[in-house]
Amino acid sequence: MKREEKKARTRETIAAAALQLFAERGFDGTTADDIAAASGISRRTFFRYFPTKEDVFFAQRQAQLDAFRRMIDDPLPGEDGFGITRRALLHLASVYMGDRRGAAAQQAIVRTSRSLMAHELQMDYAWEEAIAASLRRDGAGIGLSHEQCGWLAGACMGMTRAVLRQWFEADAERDLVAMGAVAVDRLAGGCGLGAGRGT
Amino acid sequence: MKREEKKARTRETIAAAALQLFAERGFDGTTADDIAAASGISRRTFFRYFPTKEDVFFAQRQAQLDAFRRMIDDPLPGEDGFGITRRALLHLASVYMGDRRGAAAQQAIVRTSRSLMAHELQMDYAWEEAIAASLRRDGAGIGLSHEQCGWLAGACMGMTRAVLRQWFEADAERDLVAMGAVAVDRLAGGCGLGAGRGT
DNA sequence: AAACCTTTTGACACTGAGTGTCAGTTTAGT
DNA sequence: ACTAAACTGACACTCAGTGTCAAAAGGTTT
Repeated sequence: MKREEKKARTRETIAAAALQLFAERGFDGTTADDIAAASGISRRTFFRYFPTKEDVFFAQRQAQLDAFRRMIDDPLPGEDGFGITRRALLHLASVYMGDRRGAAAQQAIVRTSRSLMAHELQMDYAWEEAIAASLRRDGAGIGLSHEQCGWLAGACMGMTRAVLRQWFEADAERDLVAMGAVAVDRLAGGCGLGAGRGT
Repeated sequence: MKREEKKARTRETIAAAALQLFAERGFDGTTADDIAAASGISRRTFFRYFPTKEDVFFAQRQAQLDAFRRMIDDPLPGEDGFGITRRALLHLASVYMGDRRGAAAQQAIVRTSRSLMAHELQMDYAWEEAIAASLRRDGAGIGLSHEQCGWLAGACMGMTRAVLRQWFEADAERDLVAMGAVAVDRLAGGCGLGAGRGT
């Protein structure tokens, strides 16, 4: 029991030190050596706790994703796949809203590094897969085929990313939960393109 | 004029050699030294032509994206932003269909490397921005706000990615153009979630 | 508490991407 | 042919990430 505890504490120490350094010097301006030194461990040990520098940065979001995955297997009574997705996304929105300044600061760091942006995109894709799994779990109940669930999850996540981006562009000052609710309902009910379909 | 020509030829040589090697040994199994040697240039010169190894791989797709961007500024008579997008995506689908084997082989290489997948995602995001720009160019004509164009482009690209993935999962044997047409029309007309909207 | 086994850690060496610099070569314009 | 500009190769350097192995904790048994 002692071992696990110590590992968890070390992990926490590393993450805190790293985030601090990233905020001060930027992501690319912080080397693994810096983080290791600031955490009082060797560089080699750092890479044993986190496979890449990017993983330290996204550890928190990874935990959020894991929470969503667990949520899928434990729906509210009478809730379908789309309901879960909606609830998860809006919950996430409220988490962001609860720490606007922190969220904006994190995003500012992401923008400074190509590799961080790439990693973020990859995490979004993991979300997309989780959403698709959620929809598929009771897809028949909602009347969606396996394929349609895939499309929809892709569209849903694409839209979510866009909304989030707009929120950040407006300095995280608007009501993200409201924005998300409008967008997700719009996606569900029709995208408002009926009038514009050319060809 | 001679300079440009030679540079273009060198670039072509490098790309061909690199793609060959990637196919043989995988992306991560090919070093920049290998590519340079196979192209008859120095490693340093390689990095002058392509800023990263990933960029060699995606040079072709980059060109396709550039073509789409040019397309935006030169619409067919009477075509709106959504029409352009639809035309571009279906055109791209037909390009892929014209070389199924090649497309599938490329995708197989992408799957072998985390960094390639990340780069691909980033290119998709560039597409998304281009689509958003296209929709916004005459957004008023279609009746969409600036924000809605952003959402829609995100959803559109997310769905496109999902469709493409399904096509690859079915070994590129289905009719991608038809799949794309169904999906894009579905997105335009409504996502079929009306029945399932919980909460 | 001593002996014992397992996990964790640090030190060292190595590969490979990407960059700065600079001197030598090629090319375009006159 | 002469000169200024662009291009190239060679070399050295930083940094991420990995393999290996011996030392050090940590936990268990007698």
